[in-house]
Amino acid sequence: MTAAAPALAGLVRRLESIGPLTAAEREAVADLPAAIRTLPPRCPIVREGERPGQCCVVLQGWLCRSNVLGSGKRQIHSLHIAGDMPDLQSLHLPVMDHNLDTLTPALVAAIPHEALRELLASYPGVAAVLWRGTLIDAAMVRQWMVCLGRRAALEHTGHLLCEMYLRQQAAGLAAGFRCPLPITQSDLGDALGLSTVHVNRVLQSLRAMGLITLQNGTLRIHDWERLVALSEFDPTYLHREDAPV
Amino acid sequence: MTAAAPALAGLVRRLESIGPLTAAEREAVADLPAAIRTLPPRCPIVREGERPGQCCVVLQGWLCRSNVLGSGKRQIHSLHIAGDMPDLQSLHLPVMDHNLDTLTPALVAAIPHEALRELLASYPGVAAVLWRGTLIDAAMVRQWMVCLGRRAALEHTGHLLCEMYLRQQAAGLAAGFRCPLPITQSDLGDALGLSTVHVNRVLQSLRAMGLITLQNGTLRIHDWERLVALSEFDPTYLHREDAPV
DNA sequence: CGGTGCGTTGACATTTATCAAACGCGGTGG
DNA sequence: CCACCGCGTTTGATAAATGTCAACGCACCG
Repeated sequence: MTAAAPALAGLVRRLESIGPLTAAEREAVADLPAAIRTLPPRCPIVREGERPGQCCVVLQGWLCRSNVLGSGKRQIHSLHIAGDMPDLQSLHLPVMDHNLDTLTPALVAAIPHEALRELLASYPGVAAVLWRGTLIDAAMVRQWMVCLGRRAALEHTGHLLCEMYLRQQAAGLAAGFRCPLPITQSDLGDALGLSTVHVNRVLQSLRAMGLITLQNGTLRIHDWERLVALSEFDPTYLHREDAPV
Repeated sequence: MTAAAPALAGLVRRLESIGPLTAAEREAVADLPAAIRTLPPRCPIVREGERPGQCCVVLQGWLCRSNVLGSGKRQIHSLHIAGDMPDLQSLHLPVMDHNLDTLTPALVAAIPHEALRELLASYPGVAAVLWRGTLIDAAMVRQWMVCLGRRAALEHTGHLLCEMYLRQQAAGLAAGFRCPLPITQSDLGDALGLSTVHVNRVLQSLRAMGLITLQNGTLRIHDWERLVALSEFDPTYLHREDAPV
C-alpha cells in the first residue's frame, strides 16, 4: 500500500513550485502513504455525488475533471498532468460536484484524507501552499471560462495549447516548443466547448497558418509569438513566480 | 478607519454558513479593522495586474469579477452579493489576474492583508473556513463554465437565475421565489457569454413560458420546479449543508 | 482479414451575433 | 410644467460562427 520513497517526488516538486517548503515539510509530504494504481484510458476515478475518502496525485498520464449533462454533452473544466492533485477539494467539500477521469493510461497515487489532515495540522506551511495551489487551480478555470464565453474557436484553441505547453514545461515534461498532447480531438472539443468536427477544422486552420502541428499525440508550436498574439495569451493567471517561456 | 462593530456581522454570518467558528473566532473576525467605502455603480475596485494590499467584503450591493479582452469583450466570472469576499485570493496570489468592479451602488469594507494574515495565524479554524470558502467559489465558477460551454442560452440563463436566487436566499436577502436582480441585461450578457440582444430575447422567452418575470430589478420565479428542470439545476455545487429551497 | 476508433471532409441546419432603429421612462434644466 | 436627454430595453433584418449528420479513409489490433 505505502509507496516507495520516490513516488511522491513529483508532488514535492510541484508544491515547491507553488510555494516554499521547509526540509521537514518536504519530507512529511514525501512520506505520505500513497496507494499507487495503474489505470487505463477513459477510466472513471471519482463520480459526481460520491464522497471519496482520499485524494489522488497524478504520477503519469492525463486526467480531466468534467460534468456531463442530461443530453450527454460533456464539459471538461480542467486537464491534469503529472504533479497535479485534481481532487484536493474533496478534503474540504465532501460531496463531489464533478467527475474525475483518466484521458490516457495513467499512474495515480491515492492519499487517504486522514493522512492529509494530519499533515496539514502538523505543518501549517504545507496547508498554505496547498491553499495557494487550489487558488491557482481556480484562476486557471476562470481563464478557461473567459475563453469559452468570449473568444472565438481559433483563439480559444490557441490559448489552450499555450497553457498546456507552459504547464508541461513547468513540470519538466516539455521543452523546445514541443510537448505531448495525448488526447483525442473529441476530448479537446469537450474541453473547448466545441464539436469534434469544428476542433478538427480549427486545428487545420492553425496548422495552415504555420503556427502549430499536432501529430501522434505531439504538439509542436512553430511560432510561439504569433500563437500568443493570436490567442491574447497572458500567463499571469498561471501565477508562476519564475518567468515562463 | 476601523468600523463600528456591526459592519462585519454579515461576514461572520457568511463564514458560519461555510463552516463552524468558535466564539473567539467569531469575535476575532468581527473585530477585524475595516475601512468602509460607498461606491457608485460600475466602479472599479481592483484591476488586473495590480497588487492590492487589502481584501474587500461586500456589505451591500452587487460586485463582479471579470476579464476584458483586447476586442473590448468582457466575461464576468462571478457575481458577488453581501457577505462575499470576492478578492480573498489576493492574500495568496499577489498579482490580480482579473478585475473587480461594482455593478450597482455598493458598500464595501476593506480589510488589510496584514490583519487577515495575523487572524489566520492565530486562528487556524478561520483559515480552514476561508479555504473552504474559496473552494466553494471555485466550484461555482466551474459550474458556470459548464453552462457557458455546453448549455443553450435558455437553460444557461435559467441556471444563473436559480443560482442567484438560492445564494441570496441563503444570505437572507430573498424569500418567496422573489429576489433582487439589480443588473442590466448587458451585464447579464457579459455573465452569460451572450449578446445583450440575445439576453433580452431569452428573458422574454422565459417569461412567455410562465417561468419568471423580471421587472425593476426584481426577479420573480413563478415556477421553480419547471425552471429547475429546464436548466437541469442541481444545487450540489453550492455545497450548502442545509437543504436549499 | 475484418473490426473499431479516430481523423477528415462535405452539405446543410441552427444558434447566436451584429447592426440599426425605435421606444419608454426617469431626471433635469429651461 | 414641459421638452429634452440618457440609459436601458425592445424589435427587425441580416450575417457569421458553429453544430449536426453522414460518409469515408486510414491505422492499429485481434
